[in-house]
Amino acid sequence: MNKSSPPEPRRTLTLRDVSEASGVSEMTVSRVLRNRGDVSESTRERVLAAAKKLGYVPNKIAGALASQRVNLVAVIIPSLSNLVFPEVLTGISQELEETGLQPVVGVTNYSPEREETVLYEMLSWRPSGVIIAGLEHTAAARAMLENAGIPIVEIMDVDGDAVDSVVGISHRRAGLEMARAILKAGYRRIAFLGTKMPDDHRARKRMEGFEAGLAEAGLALEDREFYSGGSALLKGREMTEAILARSPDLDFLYYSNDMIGAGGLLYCLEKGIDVPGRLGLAGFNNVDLLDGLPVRLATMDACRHEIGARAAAIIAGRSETGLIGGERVELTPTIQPGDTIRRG
Amino acid sequence: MNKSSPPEPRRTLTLRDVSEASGVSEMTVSRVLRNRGDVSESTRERVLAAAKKLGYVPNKIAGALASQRVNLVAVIIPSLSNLVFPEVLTGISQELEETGLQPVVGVTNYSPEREETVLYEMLSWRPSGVIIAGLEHTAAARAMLENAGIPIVEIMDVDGDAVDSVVGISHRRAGLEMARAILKAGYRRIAFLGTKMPDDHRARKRMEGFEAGLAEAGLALEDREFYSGGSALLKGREMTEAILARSPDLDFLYYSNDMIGAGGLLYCLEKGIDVPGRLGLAGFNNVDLLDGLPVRLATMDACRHEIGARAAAIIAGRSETGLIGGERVELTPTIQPGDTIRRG
DNA sequence: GAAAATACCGTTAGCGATAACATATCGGAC
DNA sequence: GTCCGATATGTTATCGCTAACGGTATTTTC
Repeated sequence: MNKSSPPEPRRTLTLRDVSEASGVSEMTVSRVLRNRGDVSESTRERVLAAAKKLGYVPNKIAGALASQRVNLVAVIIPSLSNLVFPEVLTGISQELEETGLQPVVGVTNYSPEREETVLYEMLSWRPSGVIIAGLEHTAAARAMLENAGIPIVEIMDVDGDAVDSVVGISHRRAGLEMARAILKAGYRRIAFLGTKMPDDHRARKRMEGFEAGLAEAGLALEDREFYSGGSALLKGREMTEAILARSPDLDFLYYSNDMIGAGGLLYCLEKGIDVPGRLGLAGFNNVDLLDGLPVRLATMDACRHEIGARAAAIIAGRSETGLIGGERVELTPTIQPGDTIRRG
Repeated sequence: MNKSSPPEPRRTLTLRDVSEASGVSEMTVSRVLRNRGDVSESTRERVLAAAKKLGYVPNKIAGALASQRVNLVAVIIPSLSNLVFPEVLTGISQELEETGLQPVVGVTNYSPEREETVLYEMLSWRPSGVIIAGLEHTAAARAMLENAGIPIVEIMDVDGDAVDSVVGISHRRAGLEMARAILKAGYRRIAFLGTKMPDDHRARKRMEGFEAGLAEAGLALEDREFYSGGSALLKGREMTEAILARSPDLDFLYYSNDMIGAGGLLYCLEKGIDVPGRLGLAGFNNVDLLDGLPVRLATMDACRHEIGARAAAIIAGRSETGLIGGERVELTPTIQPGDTIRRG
């Protein structure tokens, strides 16, 4: 057993330590560690061995400053508990996997001010690109995005003006088409149940589109109910109970998301309400969860995974070529009729 | 209207630009922007105005290199779709809110190799601390953690050797106590249903503890069923159907998480199985979702939010004082009996 | 066999900020 | 009037790394 030198009281290691340990210049060590430039096989091995033995971890801060390149992509989303966004993130991560780029997530809690702060924080790390949910930002945030000089992709929603690129679906159209499908199935006394948050623009646009769809048939919402906070499944149950108590002759409930829709569905099943005969139901998002319910809720796919992947691809491509210039990708969600709308 | 100079073809701004625009040195600008040191009110205003007009965003890369301080906390977790981890994250974020520290999340997908890679990546940004799920790491990862010279907090689990600090619950004990509660309620023919993932050490420990609890009464698991991937709610339903078909005389099902438990519960309700009379059920985690079910599933709180908060507090405290030294926080989860275990 | 190309590795000069120290200015104490 | 201490600002020297360019050997080309 050789008594190898006991790890020093440890000042953090630098390239110089590795360079001294392997007898080459710092530059050569840097080249080896980045697989860049010509290095002979023998020195490469020597350097790698030294780095490993010392337990050297490169300092990206210094590297990024020197090279003016940062392998981070800022991803700014409203929430992590929404189910939707983790899926978008998965799409982003997968697409970025092989590019050397790495997503860094910031959460805004649906607050425009918080979004502005988070964006400022993230831009100060000089990322290679920004993926940000929604098209609505404070004036300052928008200015920052415009001036950042890096590719920006706004995701989820295409109804509005984009700063640069945009990938998403039209929530307005999603609401509109759901309304048409519902009307076509013969329902007439229709209510909307959703979140109270004024900053959830996509839910708002779905509702607006939905109302426009009803208007085409000369109809309007019979009733509506909003909630905020708490367990969505429970809220769905409670809201459904409340709205049916208030307006017993409703024949359709359109929920702004699948979780509250599932809560409503469970409530109806439990109460023995005839779904979809006497009452039809629909949600939005096509979440996994629905697969586990005894009856399939009608819903609409929001293309979450693909949105993430496409957005990431744009950043990766642009940051490679250095180009900046808007791309617009509108995906088209499709209705999953499930078992909670009468079949035509 | 004064025709203000149109924004230049734009090279990214530096302190120097602000300094020139406001007629003071870069150092003074730096002081203003960080609220540090003495600056007269008049110049402070002048500098802030200039920075705002130009749209200057500080470069933290350069700042961090110069000051040798990075306001990031690396948070490494296995998954984002697990429901549990977003909640832990929320606890972390809230606690870090006022400290100037910022969490950066890395996801490992329950792969030790990926964990090693992610850790290496994150350490190369020289964060102020690391919060990492679990006590099981590759040898290399453990070495990195030990040598990082920053506070490390391993979370979720306390059954094992910690590198530095640890905050969590004993999953072994959680399983054990659930077994005791179930036995006390009179159940005897008991099965376990859970995930197949060999790298979900906490689920494994719960099962081991559970078996140890049964062993105290001279019992063993009658049957078990594992799954991987897919919608947890649906899997719970399918597994429950399968295991009851195979072992019809079971009188209790212990699920390794609430989502599959909820799936099982819905299945039982639908089939008209007498719960908790003929069949008892229990899950783990006390997720929000359960609030929305018609019957409350028995479960155990995993203290997710508090784990996050306590871990973050340790990092914040330590990184302030510069101290490094293990703290051990074992939280004690409590059983929520719900409606799916017979009352003593 | 000289010129040109290649392979390999070192030197120098920043990247954009901050720490630490130095300097200037202004009152008031004595 | 001098000196001291506070307040307000500037100077200098890094931080750890990489771009860009410069040297040697060693090969290749014709």
